Amino acid sequence: MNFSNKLISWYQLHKRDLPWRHTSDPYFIWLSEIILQQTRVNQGLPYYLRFVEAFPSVQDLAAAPQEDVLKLWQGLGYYSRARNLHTAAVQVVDNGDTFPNNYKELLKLKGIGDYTAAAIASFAYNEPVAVVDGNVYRVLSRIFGISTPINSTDGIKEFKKLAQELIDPKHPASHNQAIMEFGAMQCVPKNPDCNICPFQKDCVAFQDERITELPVKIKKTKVLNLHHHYMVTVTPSGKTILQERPQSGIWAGLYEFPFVEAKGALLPSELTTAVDYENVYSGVRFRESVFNQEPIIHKLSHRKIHAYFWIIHTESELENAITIEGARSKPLHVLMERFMTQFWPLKS
DNA sequence: AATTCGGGGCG
DNA sequence: CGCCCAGAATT
Repeated sequence: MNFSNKLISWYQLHKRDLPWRHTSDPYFIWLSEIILQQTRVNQGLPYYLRFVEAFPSVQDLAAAPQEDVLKLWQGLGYYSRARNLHTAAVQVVDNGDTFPNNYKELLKLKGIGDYTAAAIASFAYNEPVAVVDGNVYRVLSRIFGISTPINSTDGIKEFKKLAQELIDPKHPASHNQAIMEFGAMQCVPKNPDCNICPFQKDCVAFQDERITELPVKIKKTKVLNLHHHYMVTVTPSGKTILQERPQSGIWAGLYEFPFVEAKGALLPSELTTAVDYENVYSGVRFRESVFNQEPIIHKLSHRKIHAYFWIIHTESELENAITIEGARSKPLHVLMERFMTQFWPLKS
């Protein structure tokens, strides 16, 4: 039995029952693939179900305000995926409601790269293009004993070529599903159970006892420490002020309290010096106190945010203040959502 | 060719 | 605490 047949046989026995495996509709497949980029199935699954419910067709998605899409994406991270998803939906509708039906055309859609184009093309149209995701890198590097770094230019080229040579042109969809599922369920990153692996005899890494060494990845983790002092405005009627993040960079397009960046903790006097209060509160009198003496730590893959929340009670109403319900209905990043849940508990 | 985009789960 | 996840866009 060749590589692909073996893989597909394993897949038939061990595949998980996932909703996007019951459809060949490119829209639903596309949706699932975008949601699952750099995201575990268990984390993405509830989002997929909610998106299908809220936007049953690409036309529904295109017609929605981008803010609605971001709100539904809230908490999933990598928010440019949601923005690009919406942009691409509009692209499709503008193109006469025609969804691209091949790898090359799929690549033209915003947010669809090499992997996603191959996934949709193979799953929906049975085009024989190999997917190469994190699972595929791991499976191939181990079975074939390849130590080229998977995130180097050479590695990307080498693994893509090998993956394409291995794909069964008769069963592109099953093959691609199978190799990824195999990586996710059997050839896992840590402590794979090689004793029940159908490729044990073929696997170079297992024979050479190099499972823990493969795949090789060049690591570059620079974590930047940031200190954010958020200003939680509370007006006499209980309204507050949010501002939208810039359209680029981290948390683009999401909402949060206005904040100032500092080098660490601040005294109230230092805060009032750092903030252009006149601009925010336009002459209105206020008093402020810090909500948390110790910073709330919010960790991201490349940032560690030390967050301080200053509760600022104003003596009069403000023009640009919105209700708490209004604030909570905006798309928020997890740090914001967590604070609001703690500060303004939902009353049932 | 590198860096930048989140958040959560696991050992 | 570091690594990884159905990667893509930007610099």
